Amino acid sequence: MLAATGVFLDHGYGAASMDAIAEKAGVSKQTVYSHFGSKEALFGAIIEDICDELLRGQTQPMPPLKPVDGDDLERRLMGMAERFLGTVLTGRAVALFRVVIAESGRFPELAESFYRAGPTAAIENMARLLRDLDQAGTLSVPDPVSSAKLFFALLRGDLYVRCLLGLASDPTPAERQAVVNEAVRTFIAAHAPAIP
Amino acid sequence: MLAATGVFLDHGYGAASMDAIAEKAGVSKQTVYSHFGSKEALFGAIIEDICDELLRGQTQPMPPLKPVDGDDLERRLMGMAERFLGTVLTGRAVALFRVVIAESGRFPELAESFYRAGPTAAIENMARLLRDLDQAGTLSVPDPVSSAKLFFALLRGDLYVRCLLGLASDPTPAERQAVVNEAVRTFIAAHAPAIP
DNA sequence: GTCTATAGATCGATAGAC
DNA sequence: GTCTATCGATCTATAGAC
Repeated sequence: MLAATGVFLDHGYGAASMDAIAEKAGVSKQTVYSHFGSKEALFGAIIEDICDELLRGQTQPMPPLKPVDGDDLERRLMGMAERFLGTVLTGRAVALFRVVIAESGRFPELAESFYRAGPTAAIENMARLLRDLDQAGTLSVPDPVSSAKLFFALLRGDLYVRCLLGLASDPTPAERQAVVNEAVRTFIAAHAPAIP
Repeated sequence: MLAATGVFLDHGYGAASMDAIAEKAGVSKQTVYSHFGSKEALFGAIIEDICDELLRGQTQPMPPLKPVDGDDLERRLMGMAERFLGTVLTGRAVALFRVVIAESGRFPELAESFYRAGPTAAIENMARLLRDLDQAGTLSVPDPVSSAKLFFALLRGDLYVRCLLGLASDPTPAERQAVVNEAVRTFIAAHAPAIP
């Protein structure tokens, strides 16, 4: 299972052969078929597994920063941003996204479950935080879901595109931090509460 | 060549067979090999061709809106945004991006030339506009290239992700407009010039 | 359950007639 | 140049011995 994960993520569905998977797992090909039935079933199980693994850390609530105002607001948003990028810019997450995109035609239901487990969950979680910040008057967020989507869009910038294209891999914390800073600054500027 | 384009965009490199390409082109397989030599060469030629086709409209300068201030600024940015999304959310552009991402491991030089012809060119073009707006005092843009990247990141939001995953296809002008409006509003808020 | 061996289909690429 | 026919490799999946 771990071997299959590596082969699928490295080569994609089509180029990953059951022979290569069996060899890397140190077992026979027939054993793989006994366990998973078919290549499609194995692929589906693998993808769902990595989704769970990667997105487990994204949905658990952040440690609360008690009073949220001024610098604390910035720190809070930066914390969310860092956690997101810390997962999403990983070689593993990039490879997963690549494969899911590439095979979305052949496995539409897989793309759908990926979207639900990943982006949707992250958006809803972020929207909850934004709703709280809006009610506290710290930010002005009339549409939390829409603003949450915007928040993540700001983080999926040029660095992310270059990672998807294989032109950058495993960015340094400094590179990530630069993206985080600009995104948070922009987000706050666009959601500053009206001066009373 | 046109037939090959469709097959490669629809199925990706691996799943596109030379038999299918030859059949769709209405010629024999040998004829395809006579013209292009190998599958890799044909693929490379195809991809470069679609890149040129899609990105031709992105780099040509926008029709100038003479005095840029107030609503004109908004219109100008919205024009850039609409042109970008009008191309990038197309089924054809999405399919191209999908294939380039999927095969970036096997064809790294193709991913690089795609990035240069596409994102880089668009960023540089946008950065030029932002530099002008900054010098005119209409916007405050200390780092035009960085802000240009941010501008496009705002446009590659949730709708774009859903298109990449095949969960949305060929969004309506209304859907695009909503993205444009929010992106431009956010961008302007984050680059408002200091009140003198 | 796990192995070896192989069936059956398809792939990229080529040979050779016309 | 364009065709048909085919080679050799590789793929998924299965059969059958242990």
